[in-house]
Amino acid sequence: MFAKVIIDQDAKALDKIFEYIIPDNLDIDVGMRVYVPFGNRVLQGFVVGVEETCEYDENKLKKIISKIDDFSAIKKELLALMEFMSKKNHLKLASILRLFIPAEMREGKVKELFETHYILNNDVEINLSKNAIKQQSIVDFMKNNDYQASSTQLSQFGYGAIKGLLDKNIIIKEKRETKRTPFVISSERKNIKLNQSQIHAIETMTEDKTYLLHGVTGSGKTEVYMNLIEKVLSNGKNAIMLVPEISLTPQIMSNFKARFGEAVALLHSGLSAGERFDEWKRLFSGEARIAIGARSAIFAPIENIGVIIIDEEHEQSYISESNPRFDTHDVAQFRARYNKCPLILGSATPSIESYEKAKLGEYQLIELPTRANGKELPKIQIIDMMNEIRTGNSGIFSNQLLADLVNVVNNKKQAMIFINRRGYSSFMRCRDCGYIAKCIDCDVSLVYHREDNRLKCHYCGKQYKVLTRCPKCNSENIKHGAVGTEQIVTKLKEYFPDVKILRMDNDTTTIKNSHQKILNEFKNSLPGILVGTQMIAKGHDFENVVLVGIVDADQSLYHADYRSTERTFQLITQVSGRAGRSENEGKVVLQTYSPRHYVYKFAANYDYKGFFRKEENIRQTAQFPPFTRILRILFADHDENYVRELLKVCYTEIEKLKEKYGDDIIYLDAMKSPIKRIQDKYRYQIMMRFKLDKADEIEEDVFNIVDKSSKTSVFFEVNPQNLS
DNA sequence: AGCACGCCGACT
DNA sequence: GTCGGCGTGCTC
Repeated sequence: MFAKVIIDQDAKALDKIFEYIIPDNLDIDVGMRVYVPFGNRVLQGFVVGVEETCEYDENKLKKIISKIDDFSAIKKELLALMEFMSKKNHLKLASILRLFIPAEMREGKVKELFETHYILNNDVEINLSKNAIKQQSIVDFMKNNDYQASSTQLSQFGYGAIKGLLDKNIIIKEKRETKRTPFVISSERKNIKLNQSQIHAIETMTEDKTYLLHGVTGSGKTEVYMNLIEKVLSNGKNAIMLVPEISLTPQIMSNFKARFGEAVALLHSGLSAGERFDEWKRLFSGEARIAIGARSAIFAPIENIGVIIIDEEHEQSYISESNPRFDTHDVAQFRARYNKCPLILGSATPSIESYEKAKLGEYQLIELPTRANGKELPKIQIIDMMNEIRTGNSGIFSNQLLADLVNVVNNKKQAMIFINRRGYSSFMRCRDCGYIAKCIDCDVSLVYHREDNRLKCHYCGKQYKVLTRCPKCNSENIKHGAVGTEQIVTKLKEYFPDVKILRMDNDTTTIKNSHQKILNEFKNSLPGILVGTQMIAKGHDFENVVLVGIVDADQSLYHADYRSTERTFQLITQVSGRAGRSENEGKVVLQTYSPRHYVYKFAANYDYKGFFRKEENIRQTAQFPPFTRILRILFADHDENYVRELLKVCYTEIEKLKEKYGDDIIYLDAMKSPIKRIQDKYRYQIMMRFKLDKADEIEEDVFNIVDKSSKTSVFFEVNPQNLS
């Protein structure tokens, strides 16, 4: 018998199937990891097929050396998924397979952690001498700890005391495989009465298709998910549920733990390598039946899936932006169809792409139109910052926001100040009339680049001189740059020297658990003000927050991205949801320099459908996704000359496709990547935009051209969101 | 990705 | 004469 093997190396030249002889004494199955001779080395490989024939010259075949595990680490479904992903996203096979197993299993690093454990012996009478204080405290400790303890827990009492108890047979030593079940604050299981729309949603979403669950913030989507999962479990099936960034949504986690206990396995980036491996194994063995986690949890090693849920489906984090690049939606879709189960995409602000699909009937739309507690959504007041400037207030805060903050402080309540900041780049804006510098061809905002003091379009690469005068009103007060969280905190401290003011952004949360620390501190501060970036937008429930201030909402609006309006709408909706979650009525003050932009009108009225119709219209006219497809082809290599040559060759070939496809190719250009060098690799890219009905065909041709020309890997990204 | 093979320059 | 530079090509 012959094994088809993929070598676990991330190189384009090795991205194919190698064949090996299966020795008679080895029982090799598909999905197993094996050691194979490769050249004069021994490498790890994945068996992706076992067949009676081989294609390569049989005399040159070598034998598999041994198995790494005695089970198939990769199950059949995931092998099929590998095929799918390699076609769809044009990824290397090995790099896909690596997504399917935890990092600790690679490189033969499989280690199961055994820890010495001690159990209190029930059969022996405990009769300690008065002097044995340490021993007595160990016994007390263990009585309070389910009659057992780990060696780490006991180490604080000193080994002498442990030894004493062991000798007297009062405690028993045991080697135990430690499952490092990640710690989750558990919460009480609440019995929540479901409303009519929730019941309808639960009863409807059972078929082998994709549902878009559109529910306003606070409409009780989580409760719907839990009921669906409960139903699936009782039918003997398993579930996957994805959340955008698990460390930011702790209470979702604790709710699930409270409801499903040990059946839940968590997979997310905050876990240590060991914890991740343990959770993976619990899923693999069937001990855990619900996989909950961020993007990577979609690769959970479970079979017989009864439902897949993507919560906050519009979130960017579902699209992998580093290699291998893929969209979680596609993977989820594949697994749902493979298991013939429902896929549920939930959001208060669905992505335009998804809502469009619902409109076309590809997804079934299910709505939760009201808040579960019957409360009104907080009022959103739009403040025209241009008007503030005209009336002599050129500060960060509008008079209205300041007045409201004073109110909050006087009433000993809490406020959140949200600043919309993405990345370091910024756009150029006239401080007098609000004009924003845009690209002539692309109608997206230009991004200021400090290195060469120029404005650049991230879509077509065109460069512009920095403006010194506003082309619209001729003012010289046209500047680039954005307000940061630090600046806001400093200003707030001037106004409210006695109030607790906390800051939360990327800079303040690099240390582990600092999130939780800041949030806890905020919880106990009355009055208190929390200043932060998108991080504070998600899922926190602070009952004393009565005011949300959005400073400079325009930041994401004019980001150089066709999705920036959509993102602004999503952010406003999400941030607004933080205010007035309990009896306290909430209010949102939204400051903008472009008060007449349509996004604010729709957002202030919580009118998603109105916004969708408008945005859909604009995308259609401007020929942007979901009505077209954007393809970014990224070339990166240490050798700059090589990349440039490669870019040139590919570009020339791709350009010829224009003859074949004509107007179906809307846009094509080659350029340096906005960030020219990353990890000492020079980056160049080709950007393409083409019509949807020919998209797959064009993509296929492009893949072939690039494959033929390049000896190193080239990365493809569909509808990229971050062009660095 | 590694590693061998191979064909040219300045060194014990 | 040989040590070693890194270009090219191969790995079932």
